[in-house]
Amino acid sequence: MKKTHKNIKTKNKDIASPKGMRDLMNEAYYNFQGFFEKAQEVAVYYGFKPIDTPLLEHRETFTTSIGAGTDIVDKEMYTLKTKGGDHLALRPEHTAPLVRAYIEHGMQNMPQPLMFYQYGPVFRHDNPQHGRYRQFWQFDVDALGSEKSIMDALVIKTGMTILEEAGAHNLSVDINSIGDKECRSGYMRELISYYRKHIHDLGIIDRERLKINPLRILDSKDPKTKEVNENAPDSISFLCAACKKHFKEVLEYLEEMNIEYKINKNLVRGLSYYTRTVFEVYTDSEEENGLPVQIASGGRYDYLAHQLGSKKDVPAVGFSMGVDRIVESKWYKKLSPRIIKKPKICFIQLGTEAKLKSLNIIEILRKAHVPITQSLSRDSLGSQLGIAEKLAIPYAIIFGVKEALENSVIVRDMSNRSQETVKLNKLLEYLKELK
RNA sequence: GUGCCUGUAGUUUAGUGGUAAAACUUCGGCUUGUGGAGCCGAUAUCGAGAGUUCAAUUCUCUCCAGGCACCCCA
Repeated sequence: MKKTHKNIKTKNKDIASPKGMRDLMNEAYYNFQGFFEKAQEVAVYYGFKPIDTPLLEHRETFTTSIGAGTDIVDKEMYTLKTKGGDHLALRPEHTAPLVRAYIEHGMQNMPQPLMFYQYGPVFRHDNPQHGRYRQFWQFDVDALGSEKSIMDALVIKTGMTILEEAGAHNLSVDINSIGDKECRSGYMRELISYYRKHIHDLGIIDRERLKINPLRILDSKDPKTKEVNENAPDSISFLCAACKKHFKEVLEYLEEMNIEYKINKNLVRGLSYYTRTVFEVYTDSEEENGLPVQIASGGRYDYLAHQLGSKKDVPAVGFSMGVDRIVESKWYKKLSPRIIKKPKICFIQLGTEAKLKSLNIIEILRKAHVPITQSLSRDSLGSQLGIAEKLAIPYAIIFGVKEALENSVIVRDMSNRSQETVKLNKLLEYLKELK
């Protein structure tokens, strides 16, 4: 079942995958690929366009956006210094690079909003666990350049649809609004003064947090702090009229789309660039009585562009999901990729004359986009059929000396062992019928 | 970053203070026009390093990796 250890099989222990990073192949590869294709398809239908940003960015892109005082920046970021002296970082998330690209390419001058999806590996130097890796994959949808509440709804809807298409059900959405700069300062004052009053009832870590990032105290897991949080001022009651309206509209859209949500007043998110809407999506734990697993999250980040040097604010909202956790969950549909196809046919050859011509047959299939696997390195029919069976390939094409002379092949259905001789010029037609 | 548990062939497991056994897999050979049967053979410096010891895979320590919990998060 589950491996409880991993030993290095190479002679040189330094030549092994780094901690928390793994190779994707076989089923795992197809599972990821299938998800990416489906997610892209959904995103495209909702009007999002693809973008790919570099794995490396200037360190400042993250330190000024995600913010000092956050664990991602302070503890988990992979940084490096180039030979030229630049300080770069492996991206720990997709949002800041996207906004950086938006600014860099002057996208403010295009019709707004701009809607992008992106996916790829992100890196966080955390301690690995099940469903937690140092290199993991996120799929993001973002809408930049509009502060309208319907964009929040659109982004959430798109993200939720992707999750549902991947097989998710019974997802729970926690949502909250943490306001904008109008209302946040008043709220923060109130919150800080409240915590100061109760500082002796807070957990030790949370007393530290009060100095650096007081909002984070709200989602503390410390039981003492949780008690204090019971009566802490909540951001929603401090929302200014505009934020209140915005939040109310977002909720209305969600209700209209039958997306069930739960307002969570303690939800603040670990990245400091969020404004107004924030949300997190959970799925039930795989374990008997484990905690729910967070598989997606996001929110609005109206000031991020400004922090990254944009002259004007670019209101934006995004949804990002953890692909590893989706693909490893028990409800995942195991979407099969369509571009990188799993072979359904095993090509079997028999005898010298047939072997000689077999690459030509494979080329015919390739031109017709029929993916195959083959056993050219083998000669015996029995062993080749055995391989086809072991790899669970549904059909076999048998090409022997007799067939080579007659310009035909035998198509064998591996499930019921029935087979039929098909002329080469009829083969493609015949194969189409099979599906 | 902290704590606990784990680490024997590709996989799953035996085993012992005197350098390791089995099954399956894989590869090679014999066989060979229909699901690989059968037979023969090959594959482990017992996660790495150090220490204790006449002797360590087996004891101790350190490190590494994996799992779990915390922190945090996807």
